[in-house]
Amino acid sequence: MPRPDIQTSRRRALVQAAIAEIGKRGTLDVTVGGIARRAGVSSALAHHYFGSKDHILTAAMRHILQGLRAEHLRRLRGVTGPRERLRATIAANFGGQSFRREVIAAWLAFYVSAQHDREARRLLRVYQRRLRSALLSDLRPLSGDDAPQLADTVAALIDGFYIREASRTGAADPAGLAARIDATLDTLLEACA
Amino acid sequence: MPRPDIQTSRRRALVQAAIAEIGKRGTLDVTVGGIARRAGVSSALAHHYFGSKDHILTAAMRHILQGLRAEHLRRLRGVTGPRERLRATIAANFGGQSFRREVIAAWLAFYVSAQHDREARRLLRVYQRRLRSALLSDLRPLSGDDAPQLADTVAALIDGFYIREASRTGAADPAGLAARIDATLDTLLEACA
DNA sequence: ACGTGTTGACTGACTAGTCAATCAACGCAT
DNA sequence: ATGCGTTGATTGACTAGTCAGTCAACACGT
Repeated sequence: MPRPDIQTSRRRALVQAAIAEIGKRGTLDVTVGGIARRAGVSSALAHHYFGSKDHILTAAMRHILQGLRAEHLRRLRGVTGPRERLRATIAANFGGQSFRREVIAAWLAFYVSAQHDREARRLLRVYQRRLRSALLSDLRPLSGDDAPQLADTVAALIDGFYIREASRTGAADPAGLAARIDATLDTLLEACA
Repeated sequence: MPRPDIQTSRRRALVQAAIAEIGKRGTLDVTVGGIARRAGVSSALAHHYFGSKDHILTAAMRHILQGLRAEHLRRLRGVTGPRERLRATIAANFGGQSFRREVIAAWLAFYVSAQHDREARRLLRVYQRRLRSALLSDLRPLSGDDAPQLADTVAALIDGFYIREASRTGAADPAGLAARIDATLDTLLEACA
């Protein structure tokens, strides 16, 4: 008989432990043993649930992506008009759980493994496509033919501020970064009109 | 009798092998043995010259940074006027040897290790400060008080397009990316005036 | 003979993944 | 309710392999 409550709670604990471990020890030094220890179980159990180290890390990234998506939908709720929706899309990347130190470290690790791991690359594509299409659909009514280029620019700004945050020390100001992108977008949109 | 010619040629070969190895195998799977094999020497020799794996990788990054700086100075030569200099600064990041696949992979690895390795972090800071000050000094005469924010935005765009390139497949268009940033900067500068 | 350059062989540490064996919960027949 | 069998959860011990770094010895020009 499967005990789904235990299964999901263990999986969840291991995934969160994996993210924390990436944040603390750095991608290169993450071990299955370390993740399992942090989750309070044996390394054998981690293998029992996930099969391999890669699967754990992929699951961690999937979890982060789900959180980002949830944050996006939450901020979109009740918002009307393309400009407001764009604001929400940008803000989603810098709010909630998405901009914590360890999550940013996981993103970096994600980009690294996407260079050689198929599943990681697939996941990354999903995120990029989702962001791009969200930006595009709201940029088109505002900027017409310039929408694709603007979408690329905004996406690059988001990723750029993300990666720069990874090398910072001290406290971040996520809301400020979102506001900066927003102001830049304002200027670029005015120039289009 | 020391033979500095051999020393430097070995060091150079090992550093280039390290960059190639990062590009091919991905950061996580880079080994001293692999680097040494690619350079045509034994792993013991790599340790003889660099002392440790970290030192090899740091040296590789220092080499990339030097190349970027050289490219920057080259493009600055004979250029006058802040706007032209800004164009050169941006273009330097997307031209020459700086935008090859393996170099971008090395940048990613660099950002990763900067999170926990002091020397890597120090090097990254040097690059960031250098870029920021180059941008600032040319932006100030064009945009006055908005210069700091514009500098951050341009820097984020550069890093953003870099990291997005890392997850791409197929051929890149570095000149196109530089032109895109340049056009964006044009718009932002007009709005300042 | 001397010293620099170079290596193969070795080690100690560590890791992912496996496996047989225990443990704990639940269904079910009585 | 009680005992039993089944099944999932969990682990410690183990395997097999890898890697960074060391060291004593060799090559060879001077």
